[in-house]
Amino acid sequence: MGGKRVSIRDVAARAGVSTATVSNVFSGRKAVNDALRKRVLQAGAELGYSVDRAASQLRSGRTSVIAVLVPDLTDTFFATIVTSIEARASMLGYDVIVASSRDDRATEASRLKALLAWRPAGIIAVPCSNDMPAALTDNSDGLPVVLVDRVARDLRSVDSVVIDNADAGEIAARHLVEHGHRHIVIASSRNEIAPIAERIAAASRFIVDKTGIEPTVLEVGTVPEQGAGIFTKWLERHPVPDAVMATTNVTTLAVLSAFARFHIAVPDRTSLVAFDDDTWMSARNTGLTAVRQPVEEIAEAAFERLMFRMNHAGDAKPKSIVLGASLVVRASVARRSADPRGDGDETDIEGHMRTVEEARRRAKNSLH
Amino acid sequence: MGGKRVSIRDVAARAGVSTATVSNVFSGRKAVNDALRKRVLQAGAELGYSVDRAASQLRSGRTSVIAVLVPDLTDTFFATIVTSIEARASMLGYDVIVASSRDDRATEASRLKALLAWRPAGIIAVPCSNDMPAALTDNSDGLPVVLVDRVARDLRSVDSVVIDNADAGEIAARHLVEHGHRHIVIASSRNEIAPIAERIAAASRFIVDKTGIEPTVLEVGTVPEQGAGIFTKWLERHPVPDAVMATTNVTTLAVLSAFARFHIAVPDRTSLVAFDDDTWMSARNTGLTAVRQPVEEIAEAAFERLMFRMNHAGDAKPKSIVLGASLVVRASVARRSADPRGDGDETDIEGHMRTVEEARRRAKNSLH
DNA sequence: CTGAAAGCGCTAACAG
DNA sequence: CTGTTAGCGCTTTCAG
Repeated sequence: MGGKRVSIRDVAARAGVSTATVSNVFSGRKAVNDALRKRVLQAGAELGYSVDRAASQLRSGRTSVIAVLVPDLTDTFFATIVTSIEARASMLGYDVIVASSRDDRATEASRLKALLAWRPAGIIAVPCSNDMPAALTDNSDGLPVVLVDRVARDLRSVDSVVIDNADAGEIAARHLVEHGHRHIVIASSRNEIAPIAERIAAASRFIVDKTGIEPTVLEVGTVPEQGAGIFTKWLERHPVPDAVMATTNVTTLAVLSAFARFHIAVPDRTSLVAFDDDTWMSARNTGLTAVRQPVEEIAEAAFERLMFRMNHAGDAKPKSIVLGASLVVRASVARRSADPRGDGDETDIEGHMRTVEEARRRAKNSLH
Repeated sequence: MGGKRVSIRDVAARAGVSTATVSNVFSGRKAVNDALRKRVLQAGAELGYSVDRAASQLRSGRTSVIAVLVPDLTDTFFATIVTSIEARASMLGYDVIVASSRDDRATEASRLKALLAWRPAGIIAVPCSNDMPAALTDNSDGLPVVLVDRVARDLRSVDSVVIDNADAGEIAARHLVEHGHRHIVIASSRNEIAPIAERIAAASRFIVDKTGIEPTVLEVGTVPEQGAGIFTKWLERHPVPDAVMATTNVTTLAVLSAFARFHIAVPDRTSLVAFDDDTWMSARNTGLTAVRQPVEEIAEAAFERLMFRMNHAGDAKPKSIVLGASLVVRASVARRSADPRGDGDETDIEGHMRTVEEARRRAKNSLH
């Protein structure tokens, strides 16, 4: 039940030295005679002293906080990034303060203000929209900022780390098309999110080019359960597509949940390209073929870039680091023989309709 | 490229008031004339002022940091808890600083020291071992502490939030036994972790009581990939059990991954009770029957208790809050007809051996 | 209700 | 190499 906190003065008194010496011992910024050093350390240990970071930061102006803002810590993609940053930061003596914007701009703004109030040494943020969060736009005091993932292509005013989203989309689309799939649904989280938009655009372009058939883009949001509901509803009214392409790990989950409700078998009944390479995706009898983002590398790049910024204030132009995605081929995409009904032709509407009916029937049988 | 940070003095000057008034306006601790208030707010906005939390904390002694320590942010169970705490904390004006111990006691100690250096208002920790982390044992200055999850049954010296692990274990065991399963493998993460030990003990006791057959307890660790490897190895040398009972979400993943490698079908070939109720567990054609921990409630209870502690320093005895777990029945446990070979009898070793051979054969066929 | 002044715990600058 | 002293930005008496 606490006596007063022990301060640098207590240690100084006990060791019979000045506070400055104690400070030097603990910060290591100035050499201290070894005998004294030991005495100070000893005294510190006996009293259970540890330097107060708030005070230290206030006085020195040097700060040891790195702020991290993500839309949702529960999403493994973001959680992995945060974990990685925290590990790297702590190794260099920084502490990480996290905040989640819950994918909401207002929350984001307010959390960001709170983070900034700690005068962090730098901030790594996954914005919930594509723009620079407002609180960061007027970055008049040169706070090092690195944006990750949700960054519009043309936003070149800050350092950023993204993946080649167009390529990621195309990789998935190509795999599907090459396996003979024609009627493809792209499961989007929210179309206005830049990386999602880019994945979709590239995939659509590729699919239309090769097959002449426009894929269906369905927004299912960023919450798995809701997404499952939305996709389920869609499946009730539409034929089961040849294949589905997910654009995030959450959309993957949503799609799979909906499939489960109708007992739609992957890849027998329909194929799926997942997004992100979460552990659970391979812990199944038919492992999920997935577009893999190099999460660890993303975190590393973001952290490195932040460090760079912290050491080279305003010089150096903002840099947009783009990492590659890759396809992990497993078993969720089947080869589909060319459709004899003639791809992209209006006449195939009949085939479509037939499947619609079938889907309806199945829906009725399966749901409750 | 930053001019000096704007301080309370700048705002005071601009508004033509004293710094004390500005402080009162921003902290809201003392009423300020409305006209003045507006002027101050205005000036603050124009200058982009925000109070420096480090300075504020230093002077006032009041602190707005809540420290959170978990073994691994990547584990959805912990990530969910952190998310929930962060949301609640931020609503009350607290900021969360997180650290991950990477399941290592040395790391834990050092991260804890770093957290404590911020003089947090309180700390919520999931220890990596069962004991009170050393840095917290000598809690002479009455820092509010709430321990979560990895807390030994008899550790009554601190507030803690756990689930009824014995019950959780028994629930799973009963479900399996009632469905006619006899040869059961319990997938442990690490046996020395208190909650795991309790789950296993209760499950084993129940299984032995009812069937006379001792379950096999297999430690697979806390990393999914490694766990998969370990369980895979085990499967190569042993018959496929009637059922597997997982004790964490990671062990669930490990088991499933190993099953996938051998194409062991759940529940046709063997049954599985999963642990934790992650989204992916239901996003499958055969949804996983799972023991569900009330994660959200755990986080809430921990946070509430921390708040309580923060407001009632040393009074009130430490409390151990125990929440219940429940079984979510889905489709991964099949009914197995009673074994005609006689349960628990030595003679059933023959049947066993036969299966070993079969497993070996399958393993050879499936691997690479 | 507002202002002046002191000082939280620490580190920077400078003197010794 | 060590000590003295001032003061980071803020909040808090305490006068007015």
